[in-house]
Amino acid sequence: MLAAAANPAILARQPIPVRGELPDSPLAMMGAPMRFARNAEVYGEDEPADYLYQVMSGAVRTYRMLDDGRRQVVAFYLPGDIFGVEAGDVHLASAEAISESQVLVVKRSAVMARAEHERDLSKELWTLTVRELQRVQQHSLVLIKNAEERVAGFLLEMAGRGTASAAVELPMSRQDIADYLGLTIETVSRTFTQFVQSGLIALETSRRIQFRNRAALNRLNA
Amino acid sequence: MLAAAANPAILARQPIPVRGELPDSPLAMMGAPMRFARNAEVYGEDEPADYLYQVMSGAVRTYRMLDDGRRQVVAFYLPGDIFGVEAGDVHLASAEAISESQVLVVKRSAVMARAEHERDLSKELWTLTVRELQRVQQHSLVLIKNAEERVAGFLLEMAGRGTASAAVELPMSRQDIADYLGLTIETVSRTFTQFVQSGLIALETSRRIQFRNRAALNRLNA
DNA sequence: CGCTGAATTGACGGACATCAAGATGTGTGG
DNA sequence: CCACACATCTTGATGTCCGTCAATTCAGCG
Repeated sequence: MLAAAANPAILARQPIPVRGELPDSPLAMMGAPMRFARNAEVYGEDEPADYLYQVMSGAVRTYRMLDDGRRQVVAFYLPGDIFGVEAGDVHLASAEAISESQVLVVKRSAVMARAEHERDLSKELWTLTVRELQRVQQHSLVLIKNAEERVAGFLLEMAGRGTASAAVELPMSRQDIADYLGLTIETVSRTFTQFVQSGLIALETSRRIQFRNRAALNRLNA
Repeated sequence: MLAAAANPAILARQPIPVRGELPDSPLAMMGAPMRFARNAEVYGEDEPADYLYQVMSGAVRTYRMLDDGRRQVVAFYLPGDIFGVEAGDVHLASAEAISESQVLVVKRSAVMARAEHERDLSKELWTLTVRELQRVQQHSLVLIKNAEERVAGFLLEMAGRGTASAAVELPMSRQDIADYLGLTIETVSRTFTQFVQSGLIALETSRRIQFRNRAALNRLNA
């Protein structure tokens, strides 16, 4: 149904620790920033979930594979976003850098230990999990819509993050978007051109989308 | 796309407190059992989430509506299952009794207060949320599969709960199943008969399914 | 028994996947 | 700086799965 991305291992370099600005967050100062190359794996499905992560720059995708090769992208994480918080002791999804990225890596046990007596941090973690739950629930609502609605919703979702301007920069490929929306790359592409032709958006480059008629997009996002 | 269920208000009686056996759980003895008629609402989307619930008998569905009338069933809850735990202050989904049901209702504040100093209960709540997150994530994987795979997965999922015998009793209608799987009632029905014809299952009644070839179903559940 | 909602079955069409070819963009080495 | 290679994206032609519309059967219940 959906084509899997080609094995990215060739492109992936090993992550190496870097020093940079620390984001303002409950996790700051508790961990080490690491650098990940495009398509480098941050962690794999079923690996022990010993760390929490926060995107400092770049972008990260999490995904799960169906054994016939289909891929479901679970989420995209942008600068500031925390990921890897999942429930049990192991990760439910794999995580990869979409582009060259800096990620703050924090020992889970350290966070949990501090959360024991710091009510704020504890609450923050809870909120995080809850928000993630909401996000995934929202996502499963998306998957019963038609292609037009899914793509419109996706664009608005991406626009809602980052600086809300008249344009969005998409860090991910059409294949990533397709696997996120449960469509094929061709359908995503066709829907984009259809939006362009109806004057809803304009493509500065294939990765940079200008909004021309946000109201119409919102209407599709039913 | 998907037909919404007819307004069930006519069938729904007001819940009335009942006395019965309390289930063995961290919530037992903290709340009052209530009785809900078939299709009666337990709570509505966007209502304050002041209570937690545990199914004692019967079955409950949670769902969300798209404004064009399509319905997405989020989850089915069977005896023993706890529901209504969602994140914020309001419910993200509505909950209805599928059949005549007894539900244990517990004040959320009471549970939370007790969780403050009872580490076990606190941990239990966390685990519950995490498991819910896993379930929803699993569910969004389901929605990218084809009809055959979705129905096979559903049957195995239902079989995995309750007593694992050679047959499952489905408390919910075809419409519920369809809205859970993101299919139409007709497609669900056709897939059932297709499974019957290929000898994977047998229908004792339309709601009672016997497994005839579990291996083949597992294969479909890729 | 007849009424009513639930489930099944059939005929048909449409939205999206698949297969295939081209166009565009990007990094690399000469 | 150009040219080649390769990945990404777009566009077209065709097929198919599943949704829609409609009729029939089945099960439960007064």
